[in-house]
Amino acid sequence: MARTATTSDAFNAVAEPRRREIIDLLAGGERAVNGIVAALGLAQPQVSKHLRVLREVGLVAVRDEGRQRLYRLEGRSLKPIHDWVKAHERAWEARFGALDEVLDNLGR
Amino acid sequence: MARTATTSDAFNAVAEPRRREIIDLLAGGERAVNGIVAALGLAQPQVSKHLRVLREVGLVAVRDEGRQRLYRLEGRSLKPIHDWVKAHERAWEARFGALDEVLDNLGR
DNA sequence: TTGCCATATGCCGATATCGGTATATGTTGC
DNA sequence: GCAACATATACCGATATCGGCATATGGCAA
Repeated sequence: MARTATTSDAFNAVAEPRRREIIDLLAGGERAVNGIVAALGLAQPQVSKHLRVLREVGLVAVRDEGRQRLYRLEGRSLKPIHDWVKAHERAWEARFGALDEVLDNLGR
Repeated sequence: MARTATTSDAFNAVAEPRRREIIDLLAGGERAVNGIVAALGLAQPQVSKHLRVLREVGLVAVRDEGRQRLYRLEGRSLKPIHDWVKAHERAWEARFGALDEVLDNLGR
């Protein structure tokens, strides 16, 4: 058993920085593979592989147009991540920190 | 070059489901290692290893008390993930979806 | 058909992972 | 000091990864 496959869920797919860059780029609108290659300065096969992973977890969708393949962001698949992280939001919001509680008590 | 180390950032650390479970558990308050082992039904060495990873990216902090080591959530380190995902929030909010725009236009 | 462009896949080497088992380190109490 | 407990680390085998390079697939145009 090794690490969980990157294609197993959005959490794993998004752990890779380049894939996050691709998502950031696609947030601006549909792009052909070559467009991504040019914009991010990555090698074409690498981009295709990353797109495959993103496709398998539903983070992007494809549309054929002539000899190009236009990829677009399918943001819904980011929601599980958002929900999980948000569930812990209070953990970093100062007002709920242990220190602040102490300070609040002192100032009361 | 292989996959990025799990200790490189919170994104990678959190890609592992068991580590997310540990975080979920610690959200309820400080716990000793054995407490985590008991609560999650994992092997003790595995838990220690996961905690090491979480510590290295700053997601948890430790406090020694006698022969126990009490771990607590350090939620601040989740913020980068939250911020990144949130930046793409509109991508899954229906109001901004392409289909909904079409429907809005039809109903107008 | 032939050739060019756009993209996908295959194979490689190197590496970090993850679970399991055994063992080391450190603490408390007798 | 010694035993019991709590936790960390070491080593192992299996595996999926990631980048690089070569090559296959598919569309289009002359």
